[in-house]
Amino acid sequence: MHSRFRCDAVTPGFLLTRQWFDDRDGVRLDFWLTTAQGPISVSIHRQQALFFVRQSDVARVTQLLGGSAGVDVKELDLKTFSQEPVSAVYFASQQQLYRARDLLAQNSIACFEADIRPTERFLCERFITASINIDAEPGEGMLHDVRLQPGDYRPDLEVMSFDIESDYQSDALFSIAFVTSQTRRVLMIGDGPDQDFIEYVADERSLLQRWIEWVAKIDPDVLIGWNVVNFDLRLLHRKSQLLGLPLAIGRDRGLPVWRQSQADRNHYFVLLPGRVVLDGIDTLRSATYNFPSFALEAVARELLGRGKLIHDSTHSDPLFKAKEIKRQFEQEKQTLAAYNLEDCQLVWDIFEYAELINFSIERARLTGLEMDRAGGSVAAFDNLYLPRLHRKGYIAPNIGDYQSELNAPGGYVMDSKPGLQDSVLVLDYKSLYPSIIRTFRVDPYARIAAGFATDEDRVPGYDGASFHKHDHILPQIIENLWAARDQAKRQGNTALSQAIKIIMNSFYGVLGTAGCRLHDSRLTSSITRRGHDIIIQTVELIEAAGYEVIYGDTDSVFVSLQGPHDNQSAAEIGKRLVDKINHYWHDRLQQEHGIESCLEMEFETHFHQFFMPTTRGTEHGSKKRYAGLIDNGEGERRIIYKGLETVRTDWTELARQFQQNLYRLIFDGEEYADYVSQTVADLYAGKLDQQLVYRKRLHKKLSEYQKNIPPHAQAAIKAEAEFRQQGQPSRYRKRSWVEYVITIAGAQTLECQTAKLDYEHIVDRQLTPIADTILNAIGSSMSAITDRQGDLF
DNA sequence: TAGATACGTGACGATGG
DNA sequence: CATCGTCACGTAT
Repeated sequence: MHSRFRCDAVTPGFLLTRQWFDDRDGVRLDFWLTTAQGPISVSIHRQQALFFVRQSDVARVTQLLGGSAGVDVKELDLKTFSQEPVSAVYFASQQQLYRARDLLAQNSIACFEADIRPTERFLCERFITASINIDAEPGEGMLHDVRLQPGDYRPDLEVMSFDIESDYQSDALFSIAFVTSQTRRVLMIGDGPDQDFIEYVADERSLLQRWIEWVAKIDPDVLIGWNVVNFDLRLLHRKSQLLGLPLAIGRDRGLPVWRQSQADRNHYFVLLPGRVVLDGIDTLRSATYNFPSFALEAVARELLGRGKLIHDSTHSDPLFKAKEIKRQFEQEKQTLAAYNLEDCQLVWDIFEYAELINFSIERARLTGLEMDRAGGSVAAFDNLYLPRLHRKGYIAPNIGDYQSELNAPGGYVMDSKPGLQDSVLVLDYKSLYPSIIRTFRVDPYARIAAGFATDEDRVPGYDGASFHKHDHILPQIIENLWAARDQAKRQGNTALSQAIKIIMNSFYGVLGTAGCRLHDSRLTSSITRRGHDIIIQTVELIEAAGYEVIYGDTDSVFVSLQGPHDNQSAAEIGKRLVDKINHYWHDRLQQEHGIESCLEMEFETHFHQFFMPTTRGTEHGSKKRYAGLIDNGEGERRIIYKGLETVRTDWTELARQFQQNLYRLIFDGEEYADYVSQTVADLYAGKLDQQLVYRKRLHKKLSEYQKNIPPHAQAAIKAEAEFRQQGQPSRYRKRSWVEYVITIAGAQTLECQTAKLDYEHIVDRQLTPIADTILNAIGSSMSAITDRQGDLF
């Protein structure tokens, strides 16, 4: 415990890290929190580990575990979903629990909830997430009789962005830079007087030593960086081992604890006692950002409009950046220092721009997950659901307990009406799946409770499921989140609003995966099939109002106004329609089931012009592919593309530009034939060679492409063969990006291109399909244009 | 250190002429 | 050499 800490009766805090240990007197839980008065660690001693067993198994359990000290079995007023009473089995250590679990498994005795970690069990059963009230006897120094309770404190976290530079060949360290709210500094190996933000150190040992000192001095709550765990911290960890210098960068000089990922042996997780380590890439992904490339250079350009000081993109040598860094270290240390520092600043600015710290705080506050946890939808659901389920008198089933032949369908995607149209409205249901869960009480527990309810108290689901109208868990959780989101929006707290949206949407997903202990396809089916009914009914209502629905996907409908409208009249129609629909559901659900409708349809978009393609080579309207023009009435005309080549990263830049230019001309009612033939002419003239690169990712190891070998894999295989021949290291592995061109000798990666570009391939496979998709809808075609052009020559 | 299904497209590679 | 089933990828929601 932090002796400097002065405690009032109740101190609001925020949980940074958690660890558990087997101690002499039981399980010990260590929590690091940050408070307005500084950081504090709290240890909870003498905890017991536990799982549940059926009471019908207790005799055998006692017999099997009977000899061991520190094992305790106690009857509880809890049941399984099959109404079997259960007992808790308590252990003095987590190791004992693991051994008992294995022993019982060998004897085919089921343990329940045996996989919940002691820290998570302790916190979630008290409804504690990340904001915690620390309740202790007032006084200086040691805290006694500490109790932790749910709180609502939002911390102001001290953040340190850091980045290392090293030799790409030898791993030798060059420098470490960091940026905090107060300090910008580069620690650089070399000699010379310190200047501005540069501090010179003699060697690797002093570099590491000095950085450790700086971390202790600044005492950040959060370390951030780019691939910071699996690159920077791992390299520093290796260095510290080689140098025999402990990497004591945790609070109270705590050491990092490393864990290897089971799924990917190259991937590690780190725990730093008292500090959170947030990787920019993982955190952006958690907040549902997506980029064609997650390289710092690319993300910074996209979000901040500026990139790194040294980058590869304009150089043919893939090692340009690495070599340049080395050259600068040898010859221009100040330039390297500026580069190193700017990388930290870019990461810092990206975190600010996307509000990633606040997002991580809010997510932790909502779910109880660690701030730096990537993914974790199932764990978040467990945290929220299990304690509430226990209060209802049930324990959770085990993963795999529910098995069924039935498969739940996904969203309903309508056949579309293809062609060009004026004025199309998009109406969509706001958070449809969460609103269905809430309205129709879709919930694992409510399904069990319905078994003991009268018809009056049941809401029907699908695939034989029904749900208790008044006794439920998940609908209540969503109702609370929904209210919190509305408030967050009113207060302009976008990070919170975003976090809530993601969590609400993840509930449907976890119920649909067998990896969740509460998985049940009758639940997901009760969500998605209800969604089908809702959309189909929505179409009927719109048609009854005299409008045509030309498309719809899951939670949306596209309404044709059959002629040009201005924004105001379009919005009036849209509002009238959604009002009608929302009232319809309110009345019908009240009458039919006696429930309050939470369904809420919104008027989302007015496309002044809209194009729905056919599927290639048919007359059938496509799905998940369209383009629409939005005109804000003040001269701003934007085209939205969905699913079309423009938004696909595996089409060439030329194809994507060509589509955008062509669609723009057609939407604007301008001449397009010349543009098409000019593009073809420029292509053959070699003017567009820079835009012919394909970019695609290997989803598997190269050796695993067996059934068929797609072009990017072919190119990579050829490149690897050349690398081997020339003694160069391998570059293409699972999840690598392949940049390649189609040449007259087939697919070749950029760095191994020897043959000439195949222009005919580009015309046939990139330009023609794109042109014909829209030209066919207006009575033209690529061949009509190029043949006419051909006749002129 | 386990959210889901639906869909379109292009290329591969087997098949049969 | 045209046809067709399948694979692979990226995307919509």
